Parts: sequence; C-alpha cells; structure tokens
Amino acid sequence: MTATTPAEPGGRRGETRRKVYRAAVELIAEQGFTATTVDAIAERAGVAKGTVFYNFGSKEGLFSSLLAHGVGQLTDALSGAAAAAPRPGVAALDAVVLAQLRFFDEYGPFARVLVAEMWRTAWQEVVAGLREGALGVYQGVLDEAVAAGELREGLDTGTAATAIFGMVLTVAIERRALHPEQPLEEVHATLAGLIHGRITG
Amino acid sequence: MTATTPAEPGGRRGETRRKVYRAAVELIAEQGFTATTVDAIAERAGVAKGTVFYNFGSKEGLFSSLLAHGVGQLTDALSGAAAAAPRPGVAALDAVVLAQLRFFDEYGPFARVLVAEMWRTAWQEVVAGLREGALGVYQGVLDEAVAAGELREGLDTGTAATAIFGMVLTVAIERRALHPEQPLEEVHATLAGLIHGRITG
Amino acid sequence: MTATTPAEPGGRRGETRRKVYRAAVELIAEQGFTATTVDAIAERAGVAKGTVFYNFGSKEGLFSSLLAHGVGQLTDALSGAAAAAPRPGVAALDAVVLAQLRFFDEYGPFARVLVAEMWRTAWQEVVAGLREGALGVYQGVLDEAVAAGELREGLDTGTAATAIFGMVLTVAIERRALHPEQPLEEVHATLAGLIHGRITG
Amino acid sequence: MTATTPAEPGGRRGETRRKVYRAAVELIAEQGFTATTVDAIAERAGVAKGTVFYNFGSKEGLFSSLLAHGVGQLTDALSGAAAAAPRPGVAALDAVVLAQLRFFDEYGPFARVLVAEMWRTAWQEVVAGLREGALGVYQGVLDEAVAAGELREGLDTGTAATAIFGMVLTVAIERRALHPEQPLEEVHATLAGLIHGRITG
DNA sequence: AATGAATGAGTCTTCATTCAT
DNA sequence: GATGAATGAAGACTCATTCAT
Repeated sequence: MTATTPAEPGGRRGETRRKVYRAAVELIAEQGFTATTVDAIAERAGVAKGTVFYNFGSKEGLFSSLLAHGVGQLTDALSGAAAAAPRPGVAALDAVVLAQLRFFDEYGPFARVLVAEMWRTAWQEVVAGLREGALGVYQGVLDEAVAAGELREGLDTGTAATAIFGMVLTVAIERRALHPEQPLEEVHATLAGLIHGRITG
Repeated sequence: MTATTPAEPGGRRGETRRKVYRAAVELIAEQGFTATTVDAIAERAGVAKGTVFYNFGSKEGLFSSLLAHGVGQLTDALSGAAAAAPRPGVAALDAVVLAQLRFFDEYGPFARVLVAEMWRTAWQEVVAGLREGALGVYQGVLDEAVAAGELREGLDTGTAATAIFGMVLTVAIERRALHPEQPLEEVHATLAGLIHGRITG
Repeated sequence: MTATTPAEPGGRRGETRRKVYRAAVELIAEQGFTATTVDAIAERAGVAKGTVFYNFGSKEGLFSSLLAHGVGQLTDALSGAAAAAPRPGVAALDAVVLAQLRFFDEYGPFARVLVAEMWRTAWQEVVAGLREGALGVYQGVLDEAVAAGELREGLDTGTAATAIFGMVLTVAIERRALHPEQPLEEVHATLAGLIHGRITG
Repeated sequence: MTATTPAEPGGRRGETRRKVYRAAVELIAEQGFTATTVDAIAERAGVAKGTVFYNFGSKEGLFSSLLAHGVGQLTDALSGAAAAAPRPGVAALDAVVLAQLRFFDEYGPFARVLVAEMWRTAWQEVVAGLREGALGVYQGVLDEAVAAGELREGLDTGTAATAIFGMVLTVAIERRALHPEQPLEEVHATLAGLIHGRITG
C-alpha cells in the first residue's frame, strides 16, 4: 500500500490520516501553505512528524489532496443548490450564488487558501478540477438561463461562470475580513441585484 | 537608515532602485512572493544582493513598496477611465471595467501577485489603499449610476464595487492563463452584459 | 520543540548533545563567542549544522546552556573544596582559592569565556547563578572567618567575595596567557599572602 | 597624511576624529566591540560612514586606538595617585586602589570594554601597554612596600599587582551593575581591609 | 577632507525529507 | 504503522570595507 493510497477509513491508519488532515486544513487556512510547517501540522495533530510523510508522502501531496477535497465539497454544495432550486435559469443562479456564499462563510479559511494558491502552476490539476466542478455548475445554470431566454443569446457562459464565481469569492473573503457582522442575505441581495441588471433589480 | 527614503529619481540611487524594482516585479509575478529569492532579484537586476537590502531594507519592504506602487498605478488607470467616459453612470462603469481588463492585460503578473498576497494580514495597508483607490473609483461610478436612476435605489455600492472588481480580476487572470488569444473586447462585452442584466444585454 | 529538553543522557540524542557541547566549549574558549560560527561547531562535532539547532535551538541557547553548565561545575569545585578543608575560616578560604585556580587551570578557556561574556545583559541569569553559586561559597567561607574572629567584624563579605573571586580569575587568566610554566602553588602562595596581610604572610 | 596619523588637534580633521572617538567609546561600552557597528558609530557621531574609515583606517584600528587611549588615561590616574600619596608602601597602595575605583566609577563603560576584550590575541599590544602602565604602577608601589618591610620579603609583586588590579576591576564592574548606590569609600575600605589582612584591618 | 551608495563574503536559522529503530 | 533524531540545501539578512564623486 503506497503512501498516497487513502486506505480504508476505519482502521488505525484512517484515524491518523484524519487527524493530520484536520490539523493541516486549520493551519494552512490560518497561515497559508508556505508559512505552515510540517512540524506544526504534526504537533497539532498529535502525531510524530514522520507520520505525516508516511501517510501523505510529502507536504505538497498532503496539500493537493486537501485542496482537491475542498474543491469536491464546494462542487457538491453548488450542484446541490442548483438541483434543489424550484426553477432553473436565473432563479437557480441566485441559489448557487447563495450556496457559494454560505460555503465560504462556513469554510472561510478555505476561500483564502484557494485564492492564494489556485494559480500556482504546481496545482493546475486542482484548478482543472475546479473548472469542471464548481465552474461547471455555474456554466450549466447559465446555459439553462440562456436556453430559457432569460439571458442574452450567445452569452459566453464560460467567461460568465468564471466572472460570477470570482465575484462571489472576492466578496465572501472581504466580508469575512472587514464586515463579518453583515448578514449574508444582504450581501446576496446585492449580488443578485447586480446580476439581474439595472432598475429591474 | 536610508532604506525608507525614496531618494530623488535622477541620481545613481534612483537608477539602482528602479533596476531592482523592475527585476522584483517580474520575478514575483512569475513565481510569487515566497518563491522569489532576493538572490534572484539581485542577479536579474544586475546588482549585488546587499544592494537590495541597502535600498529596500528587507524583502518584505521591497514587496510592499512594490504592491503599493502597483495599486497606485491601477487606481490612476481606473480613475482616468472614469473621468474620460463620455457619460457618467453605467456607461462610465463599462469604461472602468474595460480599463481594469486592459491594466491586468498589460501588467498581468501583477494581478496574480495581488490576488495571491492581497489578504495577508501583513499587508493590510495595501488592501486599505486598494479600497480607497481602485475600489473607490468603482464605488463612485456606481453611486452616480444610482443617482442617475440607472441602478436600483439603495444598492450597497461598497459591496457591489468589491464584487465587480473581483469579477474582473478573476476573469483577467483566467484569460491570461487559459485563453490568451481571446480578444479583450469580447470578454468586456460578456462582463458588461452580465452587469447590465438579462435580455437587455 | 525538544530544544530545551535535556533528554536522557544515554540515548542517541544525549550522545549527540555531548559531542556538540564539547566542540562548542573548545571553540568558544579558543575564539570567543561571537567569533565562533555554528558551522565550525558542527564540523568539529562531526554532525550536520542543523543538528546543532535541533538540539539547542539557537547559537545563544547553546552558549547559555554551556555557560550555566560551566558555572555549575565551578560551584561544585569550590564548595567541594570548602567542605573538604580541615578547618573553616581563613584556612578554608585558602583551599577555595586553590580550587578556583585549579579549576581555571584545567578549564582555562572557560575562564576567558566567563570574563568576556559575563556582563552581557543577555546572560544576566548566568551571572545570577554565579553569584548564588561560586560567589556564595566564598561569602560563606568569609562569614565563617568573621565569626571565628579571623577577619574584622563587620566586613562586607559580599564585596569581599567578589573581590577575591575576581582576583583569582584575573590571575588565572594571566598565568595561562603569559606564564604557563609558573607552578600553581607559587601563585597560590602569593595570593594567600596577599589576603593574609602584611608581614604575617 | 595617512589614516593613522592623528593630525593636529585643532583643525577640521581633529574635530571629526574627536566626534567619532566619543561616539565609539559610548557605543562599544554599551554593547561591546563586536556588537557595535560602524554604521552606528557614524550615525551617533553625525558623520558619514566613510569618514570613520578615512580617519581610522578600520574598525579594529579605531578600537585599538581607543583602548590604548583609555589605558593611558588609567595609567596616568594611577601613577598620579601613587605620586601624591603622603607615604609610600601600603599607604600608597591604598591610594592607588582608590584611584582605580574612582577611574572606573567615572569611565565605567571602559572597565567593561577592557575586561571583555582585553584577552583577545588581536590586542596583545594593548595588554602589554596595560602591564607596563597600570600594572607597573601597582608593582612599583608593592616593591616599595616590600622594601619598607610592610610586605613579606620575596613576594611575587608581578602576580600580586595583577591580582589587586583584577580584584578592583571586578568589584568596580559589579558595583556599577548591581549596587550603584553603595559609596565608593565603603567599597574601598573593604578592599583595603582585605589586603591589609586579618584582624589588623 | 568627506561622503554614502554599492558590495559580497559570511552568518544564523528554517524546514522538508530521510531512515534506523 | 509510527517515530523523531539527524540532515543539508537554501534563504534572509548583516556589515566592514571600497571608491567614485
């Protein structure tokens, strides 16, 4: 069994991996990837330093596994919201935006990690996963809105998906950093208004 | 200690500072702040390593000076576009968005630096400068659009400014990374359409 | 961080610590604290540079640990001599002086380190330890001599202890540097004569 | 005119040298030789860094010149006291001890510099000067005391001179550091009592 | 006589990674 | 499976010294 094989979640190893994982998420979110040392991760996890390497192979291995996991959860949250929306199109879009806001509200530190490390060439696979996952959800919803005639025919939904995702991401980070008391719904209303366009908001 | 004194731009010192500056911008943009070594900066600038410290005090000092400079230039570009717009309101907003796209098209690496390092607690002053500068331009334009009745009365223009800024920033980075051939005008049209709202775009 | 934990003396770690210790004492004694590089210590100890930091945390940490150890040994040597003296009072004082001379004869380099670094504000704890230890022995012996009527009633035994300690220290260093061939007993006789006073010597 | 030539004391150069000198003494006394940078000396002296080198050739040159100067002053103070003593012998010895205490009371920092740097192999000339000067005064006085029958015939006055000098030096430093309020006369009485010997004190 | 920008060898320190136990 | 002592390459930073002005 190699270092990168997850192993069955029940055993002693699964337990160890989980502890390391949790510690790593917390620390990297707090301080960023480079500033987080394996020493610190091991200490917070309550294991020896060697154990981290035994289980994840390398610091980068641990981190990319961690990023991929976060991206997966985000994708699940967004696609869940899209599916649960009463109607497709712009209404579903609003729901997805709200879901993204809520996700980053809960896993706020992850948003910062994502934004800070996303564009490193080392982790292009993760970005690719993000495109296929979270951005894919947005693009799907936008395509439906176009099909429903709610949005202009010929809209570049790929670019638009990136645009909305980045917009929500930035606002979510800033809210956490500068206005944590501002109600999520208020922020959501503002964003929805923006997307819906002038006056009509 | 002259490290913090800018020195007149003409002399020998000013010339050296400029060389170091240029080298640092390039390298940090290519590899990020942490991955860029002072050795590399000095080598590319064609000066001794000590010279970097003599002129900027520390790696962080160099970097924050660099960030502040970039933010200043960005602010100038945006406010120039706003002032030059034929009409205020949404038309001016479109002009500012285009200016931001162009700025990051030209100084693309800077966009990545900004997004990656912007939220470090170490550089909160820079973020503050960004708020007052670039985001301030957006907010001003939005306020005018609200006053002109082009946007919903009561819009939270602070949040909206952040949202649009983040949207453009994200799209600009992705375009450079994944679709560098895509015409800037096309991207601009997509973003403008999004902001102007459904159908109407 | 295990840097401050002494670790059991038997294991691998204890052995390493001992090697580093020995190398550091030699080198610092030869060249002084500042002039001694961690590189040199590691090389002479036959370990990697990182090992020094792994075990002692910092150069200063290594050094203060080293100083404290030396002070402890000195204190033991002096108090042992005081206890072993056939009679208390001035006779015991002579014995302690001889013990200090012998100690610095054997660990001569340590005397130079002590005298050169003793008054740095950074190591006030070590000086405090010296006061409680070595100087304490002197003061105790002097107090007994006063009580026995061998020394003037009301003598400031604190100052006197410092005086004698400094006297022996200075003489020991100079002897090593300039007259290493001079028998220790001769030096001791001179110092004892000085303390015992005029003619009577 | 070379860098080591003192130059006439009146001119512009003499003035500059004096400023640098004063700054260097203060700083080295406060922090020790190695910890004191030429930058700091120049800044406190209010001159450019290059000026220090122009006038003293090197940091070591400045320092050894400084040490030699201090040793000269100390020698003057001690020999003056010896000459002024009403009677030679032990009485003169007491006077010299008092003079040394007073000197280090006034130029306290110099005592610390002396004790910390005195034994560096680099400055053996200075130590030689100290021997010939300050220690020479002590030895002369002791020789007279022996000749007068006040001290034991055959006393090793060379070693005794070093012993008394070191004793006073150590006590002076400690007094400044730990008991600055204690009257000098009290300390002097204690030392004199010690040297005069038991009971008789 | 003085300056101060530039230098680069030399330091301490960090930290991901290895491996014997 | 897990450990933690040991490693050494790499990095930021210092500072005495030089030299063109």
